[in-house]
Amino acid sequence: MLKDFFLNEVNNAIKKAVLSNKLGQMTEYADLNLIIEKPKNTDFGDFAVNVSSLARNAKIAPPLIANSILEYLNSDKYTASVTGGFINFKVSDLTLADTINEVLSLKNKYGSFEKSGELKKEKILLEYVSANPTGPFHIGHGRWAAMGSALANLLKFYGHEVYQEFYINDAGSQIQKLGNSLKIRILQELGENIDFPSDEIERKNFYPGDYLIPVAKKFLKEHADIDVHSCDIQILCDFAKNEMENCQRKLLEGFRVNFDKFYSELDLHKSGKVEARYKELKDKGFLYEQDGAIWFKSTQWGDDQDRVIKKADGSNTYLTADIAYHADKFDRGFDRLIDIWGADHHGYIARVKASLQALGYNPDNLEVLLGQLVNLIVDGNEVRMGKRKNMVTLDDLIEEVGVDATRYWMEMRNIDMTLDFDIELAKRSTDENPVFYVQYAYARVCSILRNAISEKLNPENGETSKAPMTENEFNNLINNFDKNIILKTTDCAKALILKLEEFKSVIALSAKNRTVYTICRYVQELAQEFHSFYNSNRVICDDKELMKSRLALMVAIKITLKNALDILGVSAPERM
RNA sequence: GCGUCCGUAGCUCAGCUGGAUAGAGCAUCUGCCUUCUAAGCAGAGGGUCGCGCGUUCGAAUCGCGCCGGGCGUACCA
Repeated sequence: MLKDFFLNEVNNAIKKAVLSNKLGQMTEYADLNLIIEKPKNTDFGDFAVNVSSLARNAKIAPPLIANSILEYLNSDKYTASVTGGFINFKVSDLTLADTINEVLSLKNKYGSFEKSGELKKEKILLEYVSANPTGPFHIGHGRWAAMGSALANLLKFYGHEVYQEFYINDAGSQIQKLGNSLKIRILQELGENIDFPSDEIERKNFYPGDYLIPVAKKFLKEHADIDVHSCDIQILCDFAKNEMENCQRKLLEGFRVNFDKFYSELDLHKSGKVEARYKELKDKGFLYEQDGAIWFKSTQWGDDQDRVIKKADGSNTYLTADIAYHADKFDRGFDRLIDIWGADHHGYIARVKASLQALGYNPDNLEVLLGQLVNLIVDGNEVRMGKRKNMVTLDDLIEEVGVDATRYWMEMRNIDMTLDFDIELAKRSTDENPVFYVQYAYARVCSILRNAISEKLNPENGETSKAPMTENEFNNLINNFDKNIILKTTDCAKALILKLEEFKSVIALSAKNRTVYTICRYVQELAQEFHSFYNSNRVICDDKELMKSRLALMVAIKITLKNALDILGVSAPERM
């Protein structure tokens, strides 16, 4: 990465200057933690390092320091200059040519650190969505689904090994509620005069949403022989649960979210792991009884209160299984666990980490990304969402808005921000939708590349003219790329090429910070640089060498845009 | 009350571990299609960075205290 390269250049130059006693009272080189930046005003240069912070040790003015360091900066990769306490670098054409060469040779691996020495490869388990199988996804789930899958793509692309998991909360009282709700819907289908309780508290034991009506119909069709009045309620529970799971999985697939495993809480219980972990905590003396319940001493590891792990009625809490689940993740050999949770679960972090520590695992290897929730905006007004009321489901949203726009909208904001999802806005396929702007750039690039090797039809006289270059010539240009070719267009494409180079830094930083929105920002910036270039420079032109130079640039843009869009899970259309 | 996230242009948001004149998109206004897709480009206007104090050569950024909003604060999941 050029950023690192220039930082390294400055640090080396400082060392040399210190050794030659050129930096005032500075007699030894310490790691100074200098910052490389991109000047807003490009007249200064393409990159800059502020060395003012050396003034304290050197006891001389920043400009003098900068000039002393400048003496040791010399390379054909750049020209360096000084203004004030800043050392400015202008990238040479040679360096720009290297970048294009790198993109063209690495192709779909451009931006990846897979083979880089900087990569500390980790085996990561990323868990997200993990919804109850009690109903369709709501819009909030869509945020975790989009962000989680994009984060997985990002971390994989960067070079980590990533395993994606969905934890199914298919054990516990909510499944009973689901079965009971299905029973009512079936009886309604049979014409009985029955309904969900009108009392609000009673009603909380049911899922009165319409979505169980088709499930009831399907049940009657497949199980005409079963008497719903007298049958084991478990049959209804299982049927409803399977239906819900299937519908969730189908949606995820269409939303380009691909889990490696759906981990069933029920299976976890059956495996005996939950009970085993309970025993382990008990044997270690971390449990105690109070008011008929069993409590876990989570305060011992920083939680603000102890937590019930077995209720007075003998059943487990949600936490009990979650402890076993997270311990099991580590036991399966993962170096790092990343969970995406809604901000409403924030109180859970301390207790889960406490339990991991109690069981002898390092809680720092569990990262919980807390996502703020999604507000749905309809007609300019916020719509409250409740699982039990009629709601806008993720299905509805995707159908109206499309997978690309829905994903992009979910991904483009920092996870710390409450997301206002304005349906009307996202539906518009106009300028207000940045995803079209980016896809349009891609389609335009593809169009140019097509035109470069296609013969052209003149609509006035019906004659066709020869293609600007043959397919062989084109392939030869790209596959046996001579970097000198690009020098022909570096002067007007400099900003664009530097933006392509920046992709590597963006990937590294995004992977480190676990952010996806930074990829969205980048892809918009790259598209903008391209559109700007496009409007003032023709790619296909009479100057053959210039055309080759620009075609190579177009291919580099195409590759980089595609790599970024693939991470986001947004399609890259060749035509629009 | 406590914990946590947020408060930057009319709107939606960037601003990386403090650094050159606080940025982008949308909206508003002005230009640009006989040549590769105008879903585009070029330009203009628009901000006491919620408020106050502190640390620093330097604060939107760090610390403390307020103000305003979201979420949480269960023997629910």
